[in-house]
Amino acid sequence: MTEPKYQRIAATLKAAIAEGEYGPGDRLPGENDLMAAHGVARMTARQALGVLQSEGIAEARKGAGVFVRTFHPLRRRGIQRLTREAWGSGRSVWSVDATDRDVVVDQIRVGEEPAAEHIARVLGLVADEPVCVRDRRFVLDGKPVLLSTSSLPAGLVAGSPITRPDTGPGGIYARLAELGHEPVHFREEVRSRMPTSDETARLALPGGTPVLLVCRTAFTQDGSAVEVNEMVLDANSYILEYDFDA
Amino acid sequence: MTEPKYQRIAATLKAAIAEGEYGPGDRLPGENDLMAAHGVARMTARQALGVLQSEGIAEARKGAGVFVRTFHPLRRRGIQRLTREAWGSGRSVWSVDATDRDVVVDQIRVGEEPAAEHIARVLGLVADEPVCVRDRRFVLDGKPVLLSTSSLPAGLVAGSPITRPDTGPGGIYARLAELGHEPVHFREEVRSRMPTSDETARLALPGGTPVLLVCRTAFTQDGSAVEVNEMVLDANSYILEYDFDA
DNA sequence: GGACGGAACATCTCTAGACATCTCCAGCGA
DNA sequence: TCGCTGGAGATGTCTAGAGATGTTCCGTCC
Repeated sequence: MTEPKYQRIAATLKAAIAEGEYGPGDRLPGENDLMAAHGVARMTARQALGVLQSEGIAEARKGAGVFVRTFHPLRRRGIQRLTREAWGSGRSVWSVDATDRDVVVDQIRVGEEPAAEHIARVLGLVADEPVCVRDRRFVLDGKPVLLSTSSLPAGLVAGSPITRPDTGPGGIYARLAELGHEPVHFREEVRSRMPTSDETARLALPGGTPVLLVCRTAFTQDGSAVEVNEMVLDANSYILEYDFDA
Repeated sequence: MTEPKYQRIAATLKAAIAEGEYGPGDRLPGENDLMAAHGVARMTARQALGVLQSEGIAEARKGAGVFVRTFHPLRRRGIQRLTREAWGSGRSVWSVDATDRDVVVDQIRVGEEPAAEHIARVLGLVADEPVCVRDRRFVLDGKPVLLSTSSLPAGLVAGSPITRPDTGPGGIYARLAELGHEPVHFREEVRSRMPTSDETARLALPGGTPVLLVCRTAFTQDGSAVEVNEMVLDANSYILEYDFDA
């Protein structure tokens, strides 16, 4: 019935943060402070701090202390980036940094692979048929924020710049159009979950940070899919925006 | 340099799950099993199991054991639900249950409150000006999956069915249209983070489950916002889908 | 056949201490 | 002034045990 000690301690810390006693980036009371203040064992104090870390409220830096996390999201416009319309005004609920900071490609790997089962199904291929895979990592101010894996039917893009790291002006969609497979319709599917250990490493994620999964499928006029792009986003770095008319 | 024991143990468990040795819903080796198998202390075995839980791979049921989690997402179409267009075909990347199971309202609270600062800014109100708030919880098969908090300028909707629990056919958008404030444009902003303890309680979330935050703003023809709907979704229960043309 | 009780077993909470490893900063030396 | 080196202090990992609490299941009793 009674609340465990570690939850009570965690609650007091959360309350103090909510009160503004500790702001973003500030150092929280550490294990030793909590042991003294609440008269508990080290493991109990650790458990309390662990609650805040697993909720993404705080972040421990080994040897330094436990600090309140910050939230500086990027805004990613899912639709305007692929059309050129502009609805323009209308304030946003979340405050945005005025400057659209620039995200740049950090790592890139282009190659040909047998298609995974779920990719082959969408692209209308038989399993293990080759696909052109473009695997990229994007960084913002040195911090990786996005992993993107794009798959296209290998037979469709063979010999085109799509199979090379630099696809030229307009990117792969412009090249697809030149090949007679212009994408005219897109579908984005969005999920969220905790990262795998591989994603944690590649995105340098602190504990308690989920990832957003965005899977975009590009369709041509005849309704066939020509590209599947699976993206993994640091949830702490992104707001996805979708604007559309009724 | 050497990997901690608890991570090694966690890795073996993950590998066993990936190998199919343990399927969704199966019981994993418990604390006592891991202590005996790897010759470690109880807290170390707990730490290993904690890794899988915080990654959302496993779920502990007190007194029963630790079990592999399942993933049965609902598909929420962000655009088609608000328009009537249908692109129709085109396979999805994630397998979907054929039946569109039905989500029903479980709790509802309608009232008038002073507007929060970020709501007032979007709706073009001064701070603390009253807004009509519709707070709802949706359940699927008895499990809560979605919290929705809709805010509208109180002056705009006073006396209309919007201020009552049952808004009638077509919902609040049909009522807004009748009042001369038909929404013609929508914006959805999507984020993800770990849940607050309040959200954990209201959605009955197991550990290691993030939430998706969807904030929808409805605009009328003249570009003014008439509704802000802040939704909290169990990330383990939802796939958000956005379909649009280039 | 059904209800109840209890034992076995599971996770959860917490203690007290040990050693490892990393960070930060002050002080020293070139 | 610059750079290196300690050392203090912080978190990370791990042990060995104890009691609390919830679940499961089987045998007994009605």
